[in-house]
Amino acid sequence: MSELEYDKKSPESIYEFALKLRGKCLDEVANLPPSVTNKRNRGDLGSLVEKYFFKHQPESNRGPDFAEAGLELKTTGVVRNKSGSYRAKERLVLTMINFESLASEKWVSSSFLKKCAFLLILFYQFDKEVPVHRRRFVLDPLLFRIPQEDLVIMERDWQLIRKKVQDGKAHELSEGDTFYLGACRKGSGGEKESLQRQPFSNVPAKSRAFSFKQSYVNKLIDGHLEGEVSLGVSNEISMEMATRERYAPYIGLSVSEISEILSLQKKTKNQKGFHKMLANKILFMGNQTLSELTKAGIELKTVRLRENGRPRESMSFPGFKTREIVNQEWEDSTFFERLERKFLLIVFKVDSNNVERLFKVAYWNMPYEDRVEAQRVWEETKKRSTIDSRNFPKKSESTVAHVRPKGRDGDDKELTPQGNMQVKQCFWLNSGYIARVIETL
DNA sequence: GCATGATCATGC
DNA sequence: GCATGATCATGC
Repeated sequence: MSELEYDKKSPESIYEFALKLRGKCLDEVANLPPSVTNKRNRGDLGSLVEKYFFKHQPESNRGPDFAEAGLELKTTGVVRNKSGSYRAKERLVLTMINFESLASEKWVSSSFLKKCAFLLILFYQFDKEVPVHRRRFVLDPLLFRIPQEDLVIMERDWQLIRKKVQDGKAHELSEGDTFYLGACRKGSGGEKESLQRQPFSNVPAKSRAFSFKQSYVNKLIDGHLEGEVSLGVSNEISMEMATRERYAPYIGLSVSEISEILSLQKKTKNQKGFHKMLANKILFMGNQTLSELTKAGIELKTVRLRENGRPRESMSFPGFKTREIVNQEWEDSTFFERLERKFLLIVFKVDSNNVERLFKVAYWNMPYEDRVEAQRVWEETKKRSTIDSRNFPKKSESTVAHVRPKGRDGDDKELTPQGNMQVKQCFWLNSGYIARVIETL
């Protein structure tokens, strides 16, 4: 048997080797026997890649495919939408759910975490007309460790699935139960769908598997692309490192010291957006690609804390037109689109000597349940737009978001559905909410 | 010090 | 000229 061209114990080495698949299909990089190439299009591309490309045979199905590296290999289909960007063809199935053992597992030692916490994901272009071994791998492979903030959501999802099994309701499981981690049906499909025993009920339940929901896979793809666009590297971790490195020399310096170094002086005493200009200049210096990246959908926001750690201000978002919002759906709204983004928070803080300094730089994205609350505020705003555009959700009405004016001046007005002219409005994230976010960074 | 209303400075 | 991110101003 020939030597492997990579080190099975090293995730990096496996990843490097996987790079050979970029832009290729399995047919072009591996010798496939006729039994594979003769098949029209069905078959599990994942196992084929593992067997014929990696020449690897997992010892067991219980742990990750590459046991010594702790790395699970996955292939998943993507398609291009009208605007040309890649979207997940479907959910990414991770591992079968064993109802018997799940019921007695703990999250931290769960078989799910053991198998799936660290993944190498290969994306191929899906086309039902093309046999699996001819489907082309697009995007870079993604070496992905589920980030802590996502694990929080996934644990909740996992607990909910487990609870249903413990309650003898495995047959009632639904993908809609959960946020990131779905219990999807997995069996032979069709009429003779495979049924399984469940420990706390005599009702047979459909076989199910843990999966990343389609929307979560899309999130992965988006984060992945941001990384590629910016640095030609392939994972979010590198992206974060690059940003951190860029800001690191300035952390702890005062605003005036930073503006000195960057030769960027305030033109007037009250120059709005000056901190943002500083933040931008640090990020863009010497590297145009990083600026491209922020345009690609990262939301750079500055937060200025008082000495007591409270933000001076709430965080504003683009304005909306009352006459448009009344005919809009949440998921088509600008506010929704912005809140789904990854934020790069540049935090300044006033110290005990009353000197404002660069305090912290961190990526953040809004947790699901907070987006649900933001949606509630948005829906309420939509409703009130049709009834009385003078009365929008105030800060006191939500822990997350509110609506307030945003105009050039008192004459910057728009026509409301009620037919009167009113100063333009926009959505804000509450300063109190921002304070809590900063604490968790 | 905070909630709310009002507006500034910038870049495209 | 206008949208945008951010900040100022006021009143309690």
